[in-house]
Amino acid sequence: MRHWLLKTEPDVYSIDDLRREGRTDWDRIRNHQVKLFLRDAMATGDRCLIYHSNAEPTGVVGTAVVCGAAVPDATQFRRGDESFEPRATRQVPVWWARPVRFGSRFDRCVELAELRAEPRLRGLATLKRGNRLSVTPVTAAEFACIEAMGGRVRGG
DNA sequence: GCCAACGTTGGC
DNA sequence: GCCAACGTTGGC
Repeated sequence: MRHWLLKTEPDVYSIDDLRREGRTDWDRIRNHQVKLFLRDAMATGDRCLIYHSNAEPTGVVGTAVVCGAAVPDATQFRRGDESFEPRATRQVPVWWARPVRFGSRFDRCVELAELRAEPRLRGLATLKRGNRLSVTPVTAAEFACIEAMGGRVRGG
């Protein structure tokens, strides 16, 4: 099983939105490296940290679980939508999405400054200078560390 | 709102 | 294929 960190802007889609809806397609990804993570590298059952970016505060606020196979990102076919992709066809989609379900909401936000201050998270991809990927792999140890910092040793 | 970092676009 | 211009991300 792999582990991931998914960034989202809470003004657009928050951990509370995911908790309310139960599941969602993680879509509107318009970066090819992230597309490959979503489409090819993720597997059902993989656990994900949910990170709120462009927020107050920024940090990890909970978890989700990959709950199905990759699907064509439906937003690429919506003419007029900001995520519309004119190069895409139903036969040959350009962008892909992944269904995820709500996992847990942390008791508190594990803030960016805490992540940076934790020696065990020195290798965390999302902390590296210049990183802009909205989906990054994390190790099982990093996942467990952050989950414990959030006050949830186990999901749920 | 600022700006560093990086990806994408498009002229050549 | 190069690279300048432009757009986006995301912390601050």
